[in-house]
Amino acid sequence: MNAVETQKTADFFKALGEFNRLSLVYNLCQCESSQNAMCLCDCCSVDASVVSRHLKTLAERGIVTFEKVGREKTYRLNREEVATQLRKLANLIENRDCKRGSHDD
Amino acid sequence: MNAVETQKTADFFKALGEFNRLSLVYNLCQCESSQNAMCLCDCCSVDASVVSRHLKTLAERGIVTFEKVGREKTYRLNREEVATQLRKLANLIENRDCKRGSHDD
DNA sequence: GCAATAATTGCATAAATGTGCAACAGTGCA
DNA sequence: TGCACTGTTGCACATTTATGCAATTATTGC
Repeated sequence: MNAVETQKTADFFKALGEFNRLSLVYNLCQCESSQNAMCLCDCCSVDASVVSRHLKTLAERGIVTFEKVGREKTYRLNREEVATQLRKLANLIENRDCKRGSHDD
Repeated sequence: MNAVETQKTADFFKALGEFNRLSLVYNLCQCESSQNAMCLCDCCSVDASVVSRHLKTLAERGIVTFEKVGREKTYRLNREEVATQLRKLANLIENRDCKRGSHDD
């Protein structure tokens, strides 16, 4: 696992590793369709500017995608990619192929 | 999803969301058996005290477990639990049951 | 054009976090 | 008993991060 890839994965997890951002993800998880940022503000009791920044972070990591509709910006959870990424690490962790012996690689 | 559970999950992701900690996880992932902390120091170029602290964090989140053997402390990746936790969120994210309509819940 | 709404950005700030160094504690061995 | 080794902790420090408020941009509707 090279450093760039590791950093990228770490950034992905870091994005999910904050209470309000994870709350946004959970919230979007329950939505069939896109939600605008104002609507998403309701799920965490912080300023709209904070939500805006968190959504930006999530978008940068590919966790959510957005679409501009008039003056609104609607977000939706990137279900497939997020699930795939999570399962990728789950498989890696359980993968018996990559294992080496102890103290003597 | 209640706040306590959300916070717990966020902490889990936060633990994985740091370069050196994730490097330790990847390193342990390749080990058939337990590794002591000194051995794990090799995989990231930081002070031993830093590795010690990172391992403590990972242990607190249940990502690794350790065993004291003499003056050494050997760590191993908690493969099953970590993989399970990751798949749990993957499934939640893809779960169609929990979905609601947009703007009108 | 003007007011209202949605969202972002600049700024300040407090808190959390990662890090290294030095000192320390615990253990094994000669 | 003294020394080497493994690991942790206290302290200081720099950086990052989360946050709120105020100002700004962009867009809609009157």
